[in-house]
Amino acid sequence: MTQKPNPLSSIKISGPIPAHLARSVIEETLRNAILDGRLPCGTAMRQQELASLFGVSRMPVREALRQLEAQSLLHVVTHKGAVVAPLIEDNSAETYALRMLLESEALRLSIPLLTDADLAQAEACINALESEKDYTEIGRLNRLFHMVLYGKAPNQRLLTLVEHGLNEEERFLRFNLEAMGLGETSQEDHRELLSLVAQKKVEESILTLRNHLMRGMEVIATYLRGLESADKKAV
Amino acid sequence: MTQKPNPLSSIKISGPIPAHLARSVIEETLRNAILDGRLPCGTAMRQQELASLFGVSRMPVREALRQLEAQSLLHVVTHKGAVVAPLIEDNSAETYALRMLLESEALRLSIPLLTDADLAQAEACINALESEKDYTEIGRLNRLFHMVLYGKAPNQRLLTLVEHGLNEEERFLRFNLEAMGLGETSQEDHRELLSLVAQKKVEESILTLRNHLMRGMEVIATYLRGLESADKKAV
DNA sequence: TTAGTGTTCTTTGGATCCAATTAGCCAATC
DNA sequence: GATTGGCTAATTGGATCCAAAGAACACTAA
Repeated sequence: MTQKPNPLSSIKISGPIPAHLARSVIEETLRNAILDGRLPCGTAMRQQELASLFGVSRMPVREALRQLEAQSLLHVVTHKGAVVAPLIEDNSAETYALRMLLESEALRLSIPLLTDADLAQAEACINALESEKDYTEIGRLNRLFHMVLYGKAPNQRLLTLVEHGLNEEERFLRFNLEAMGLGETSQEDHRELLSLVAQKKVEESILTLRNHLMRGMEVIATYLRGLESADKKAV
Repeated sequence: MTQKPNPLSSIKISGPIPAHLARSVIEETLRNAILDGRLPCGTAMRQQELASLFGVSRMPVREALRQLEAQSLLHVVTHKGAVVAPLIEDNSAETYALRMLLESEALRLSIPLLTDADLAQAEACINALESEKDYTEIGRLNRLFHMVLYGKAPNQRLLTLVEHGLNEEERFLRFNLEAMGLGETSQEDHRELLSLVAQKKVEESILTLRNHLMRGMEVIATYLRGLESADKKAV
């Protein structure tokens, strides 16, 4: 029997929490831990356990869990408890179709407004990705690269949705990147995209972006299909 | 001094609430009341008041409020309480730009899959709107009409976002419809749109939809500008 | 009269307690 | 030997209690 390490132990607490903002601190901490993947999906979130961990009563934990549930980061069943929500279920095609729509538009709106500083920052992300080995950091840099390119789009609501999609992908990559060698072709896409964006070639940029996303989707879809058949064998 | 009727009295409770699902019932009830406009934005949500109203303790109310906060239907300030979130702030242009993007795509995907039954249902909505005077019902019918046309789009996530936008508009209309005679031109738009959709003319339908949304946005924008200058005078 | 201050009252946030539901386990029986 | 029954332990959900923050108000002093 393999030892099952408790994922909650990956949550680090820096000193005692000021009492009057316990709930918000707990919510933030847990959300970050879920998004960057330290809490794998399926992890059970026991109220008492979390309360002891944070050094408070169950009360602020309960409210934090409710908020995370409303953000669909947790699945909660009455009298059974909360577990970290699954990543991308059977709808990766839908997810990526939506991302293409949103990110294409964001890119279209943003390109004309991008400054040299923005482009430099995007390039810095690519260069950093070149040598980075830590998956958490890779996910962060990937998200940052894309957000820099979209960031000047004058529509905050659109950008919020885009960032949501990227967060979801970041979470997914963190777990599955090593299982599917996406890294190199992804970097080529990034360089090509940046070059087109720098030349303000809007439609060509969008086309490259769509291909980039399409590739990501296909990799994930085949990966998920693989898991599925493996599951079947296991059953 | 004018009598200030408590908006909470508009919430009807049908008998005592089964104890074990208090929180979910409260959350549902409040969300519906916010969305269909019985609780105007700015309404203060006192925990004790709601608890008495529902015949429970403050505890389930607190959790329900947290969830509604996470859905950005409430604005909560620590130690001050929750108020119903404002409808469309200074970003109606952004909101409508996003709606155009999402609903155009939904319509594009849905049209080829619409059945005669769908079209009949959409027409029924228009006819019902013809004579309807109650704003709550007008909002509901308007939303339903649009959702029927989009509904066959094979992307559940896209449809969820679309419905979110429509809910927001429904809330807004409920308050401001009488202040801005949008009703008639809106009906013309609806009929034209339905006719084009029935002929499966995808791009023409989308163009009509965009014009329809554009008109809505302009009406709201000028209305809000009016409010603004009125506010200034009031100060 | 008005500005400032101190007090009280309201309201939210956290802790603790109790009830209700679920899961696991063991035994009894078919 | 397998299955079903009830019992116990674990966990969540709701109620109540207490502390802390904020708002309203009255009182005092200039």
